[in-house]
Amino acid sequence: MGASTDPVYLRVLEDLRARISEGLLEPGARVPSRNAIIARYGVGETAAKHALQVLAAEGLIEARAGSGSYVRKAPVTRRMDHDRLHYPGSPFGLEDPAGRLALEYQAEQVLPPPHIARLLGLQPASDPVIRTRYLLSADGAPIQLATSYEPVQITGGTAVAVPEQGPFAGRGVIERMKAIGIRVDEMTEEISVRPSLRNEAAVLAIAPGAPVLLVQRTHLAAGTAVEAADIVLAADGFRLRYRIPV
Amino acid sequence: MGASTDPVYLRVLEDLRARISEGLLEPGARVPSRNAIIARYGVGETAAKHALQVLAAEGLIEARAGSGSYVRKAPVTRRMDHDRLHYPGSPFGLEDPAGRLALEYQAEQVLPPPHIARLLGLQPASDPVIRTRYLLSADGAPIQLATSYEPVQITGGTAVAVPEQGPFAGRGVIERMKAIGIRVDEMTEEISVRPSLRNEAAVLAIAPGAPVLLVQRTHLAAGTAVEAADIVLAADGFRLRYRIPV
DNA sequence: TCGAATTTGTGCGTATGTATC
DNA sequence: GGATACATACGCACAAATTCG
Repeated sequence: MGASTDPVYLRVLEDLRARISEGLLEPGARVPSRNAIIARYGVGETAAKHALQVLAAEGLIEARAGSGSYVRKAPVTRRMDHDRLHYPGSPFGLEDPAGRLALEYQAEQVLPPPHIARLLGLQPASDPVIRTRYLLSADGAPIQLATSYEPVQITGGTAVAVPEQGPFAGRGVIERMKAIGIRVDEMTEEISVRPSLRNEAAVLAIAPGAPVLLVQRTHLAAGTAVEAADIVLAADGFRLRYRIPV
Repeated sequence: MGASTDPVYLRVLEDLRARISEGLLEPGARVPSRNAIIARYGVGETAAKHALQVLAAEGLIEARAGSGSYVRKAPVTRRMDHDRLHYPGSPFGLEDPAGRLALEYQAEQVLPPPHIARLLGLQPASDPVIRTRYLLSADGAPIQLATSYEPVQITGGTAVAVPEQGPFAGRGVIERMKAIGIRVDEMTEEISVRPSLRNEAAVLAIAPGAPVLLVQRTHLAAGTAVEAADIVLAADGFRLRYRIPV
């Protein structure tokens, strides 16, 4: 008989969400506390808790223990720009207006993981690659993990065999390949989202399982992949921008 | 004194998450129920409940009332290709090899929301736009929500005022603008990730709060934005591919 | 066909720890 | 230190959906 009732917490949730999107609750404003919700809406603690929790999961509010919950300001997002790539000093397309970026790296010759071998057209068991791991930090805080793979078949024995060593260190894939007579004419990026792995979460200072953006980039010369890279970024701190001439 | 103990639910959560990513729990397999978790891990009901809830929010499992929780099958990832855009019949760059896509739309004249007004350089209170809402489905399952905005200032009174009506229906922004003498010469896309809103989650058949990819696309002519669109996709079902000539 | 058992979803209250003010 | 607020945790209860004998 009783009309099929909506869950109690939904009433609270939708009211708060509406007030946030309409601007009645401005960014930075305090959201009613659990006890305030209990009193105001006449619900139990569970419903109040749940409503606040969902709002936090949606990214609309931010809860600070001991203080309260606050409407989230538009997060400071960094932009990765992909119209002009790899100009010196700005690795992986990232803006660096104030010169606060720092790059650590570590290169090693290894056998490629399966998905990289496939991209580069290599035999996983017999065709080694130079793997370079990058950790990019801004103001001391790590913001991006990147792992680049280049076939030893291509660069082995040349002056550019190790990306960050030699005369072309830090100049980017395109210039380095050019130096050994390979003309990179195409780049592809595939973007996907997945929950962060434990070690990624630790390095990027995000919650384990929080989504990360995965950019799988390849550089191609005449249809053949000459470099592949996995780039991992915290999903909530980045916007990727592509500017495409028509 | 006491070592700062990790939350109990995290132990459960991370164990289950690890077993899912390692493949010990295969897609479609049943995840331990609340009661099973309580018995197996020796935790309380709250912790068991919370762990399952977080897994569901991450999109790793799917809970069915009365039945159980199951590892989510790796969704068939679709590719959005952004090298050749908007050829007729394949809106929003999506591949449609077998012709299974269906598009619904609904156009309306409205005042633009703030972020769109900013992108298009309009006064939110006085410059109307044509808003077209698209719902793209494949095999009957909704996969993409898109909302396109075009200033009435630009297209008002012309044959292309409403995107999906008139002689250029379904031909894409670039061709339609060309028909009224506007030459679109640049496109930008900004990609970000955020938790799904409730209505988005309902339409896209994903868990509320599960991450979605948000593509904010603009078409520009001589540096001025002539169209802006918000495109929302389930993050775990898509890879966006960009092919960039060097 | 029916009903019992199981499982999730939602809801209640309460308690403790810890961070903030 | 005290008051407040959130995070985590316990237990219990009932409705609705599903499963299965």
